[in-house]
Amino acid sequence: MKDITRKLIELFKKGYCTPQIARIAKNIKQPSTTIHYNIKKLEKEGAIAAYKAVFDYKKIEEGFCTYVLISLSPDEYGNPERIGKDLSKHAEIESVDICTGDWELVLKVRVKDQDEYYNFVKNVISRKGIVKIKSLVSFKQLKTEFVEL
Amino acid sequence: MKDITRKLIELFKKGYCTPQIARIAKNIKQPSTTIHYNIKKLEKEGAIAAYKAVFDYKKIEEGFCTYVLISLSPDEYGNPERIGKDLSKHAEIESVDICTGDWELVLKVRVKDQDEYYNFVKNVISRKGIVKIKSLVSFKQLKTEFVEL
DNA sequence: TAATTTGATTGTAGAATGTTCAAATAATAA
DNA sequence: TTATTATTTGAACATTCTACAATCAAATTA
Repeated sequence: MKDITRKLIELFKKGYCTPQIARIAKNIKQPSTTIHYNIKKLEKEGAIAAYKAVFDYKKIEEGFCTYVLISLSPDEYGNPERIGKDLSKHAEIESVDICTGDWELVLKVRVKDQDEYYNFVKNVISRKGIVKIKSLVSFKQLKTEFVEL
Repeated sequence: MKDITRKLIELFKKGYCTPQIARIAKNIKQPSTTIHYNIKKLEKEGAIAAYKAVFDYKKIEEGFCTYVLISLSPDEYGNPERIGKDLSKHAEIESVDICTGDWELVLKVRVKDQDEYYNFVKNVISRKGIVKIKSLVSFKQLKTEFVEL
């Protein structure tokens, strides 16, 4: 048996989907060619970054979700992008924001469970330049990526 | 001129997309019927909540992004779901999480600018049951919804 | 105002893609 | 082992997408 499921999830996380032009056309009662034209325009303008899937993360072994607030050391303070871009490469991280206030970086992280999260903090987050971390652990997700669960 | 763009954005925020089976089939070198079968299985299991678009939010008038940390009053403390579910209905809110620790609710909010955010806080967030709010304003987004920008 | 240019909408038709079905194969349980 | 269930696959069919050209609308210029 081939484990296609895992590959599908990886692909769907970032893309490999496409608009349903015919269904949109029915919904807003316009010819599909008109819909097509307007979608291509949005894409050309760069307004659309990707078409992707949203998961019920509990069902794909990523049920443990946290917000990680990060405070940078004075020498990294002026350049949060370096660390931020590096963190962005990690598959466990859903989002990376450079913020104002007490916390320079805000991450949203998804892993399987507490054990995996411990390893994630140890291996990925703990590094030179990061002086303070606060984790807000999500008990329950009511809405994600604009999709109500 | 019909403002189809706005309607498209609303539809794409929550769905109206679909997997690209043929492209996936090429990518992982399997027959498209096998891909089709495995996707339907994931959908039946409820592992996939939606197929949707990710935007460059600056280009669709939603460039002002914040994380809102909310602390509930003692009488609402035991029932964060009520307020959480109610907040989930608002289109400006990307995600709602019920969390541990100092803050019972964590929101991710997207609006056009600071003025709109002020109105949002005034009209949506400020309500009975919410006693403390902290906003972390995103200067720059490096990654959203698993998509690097 | 009229002429011109540019952008948006739409129908047609062919290409590409998704989906159903049945058969074959593999995994699991009895 | 045999029976049962789950997965893979190809062929045929159905649906959808998309390139193209024509039309229409809006904005610009003369």
